[in-house]
Amino acid sequence: MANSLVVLDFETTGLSPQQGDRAIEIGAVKLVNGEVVDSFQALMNPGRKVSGFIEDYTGISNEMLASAKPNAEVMEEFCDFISGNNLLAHNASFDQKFLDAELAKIGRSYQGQFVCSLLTSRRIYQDAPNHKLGTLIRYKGIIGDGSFHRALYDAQMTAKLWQVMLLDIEAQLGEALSSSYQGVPFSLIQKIANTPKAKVAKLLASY
DNA sequence: TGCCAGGCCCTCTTTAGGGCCTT
Repeated sequence: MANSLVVLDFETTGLSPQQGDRAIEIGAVKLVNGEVVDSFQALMNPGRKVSGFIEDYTGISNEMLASAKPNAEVMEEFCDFISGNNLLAHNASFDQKFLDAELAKIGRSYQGQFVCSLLTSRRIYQDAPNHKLGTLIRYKGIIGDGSFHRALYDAQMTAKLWQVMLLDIEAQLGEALSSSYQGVPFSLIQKIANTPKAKVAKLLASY
């Protein structure tokens, strides 16, 4: 699909699938030409209790998970949802490793490439106090109800941040944009995210 | 029982260490 992107966020039992941690919620929004056209949200039952820390951190209780669909069923549906799209997450390496781990358990895979709003923001917003999602939302004056650490809300906020970041990148590109311009190319975003911070200004100036 | 990640990025770097991010 042309110029489409799925912004996703996992809530999990911990930090490392290699240490046995599992996903407990997935939230995502689909952007086409920068506009939200669809969303996905589901709790999933990982088959074991989550810690009190995770219950407090996410607001997702063991009681809520007890009645949720199992991970395999949810991830089958989510794999269909992301099919054919590139993917975006805040600190994408985290969400990518859980996506990879959960899909490996059901023998599914995806073709899209990840881009990371955290790495991009470190280059575009070098004056931000820090690059936590909540901080960047406040830094850019984005309106929200503050329900961080739930998957759909975090995905929605990441999508809003992404929309603002694209506008800010476009503003820096300025007159380099042609009349046939249809949005910041995904390849340019990847290049920005992989360029050393000190060289980003030069990259944008030369585009 | 006790312990627990890992990629990115900066710097007092590269024969390394530590903070930032994600749950």
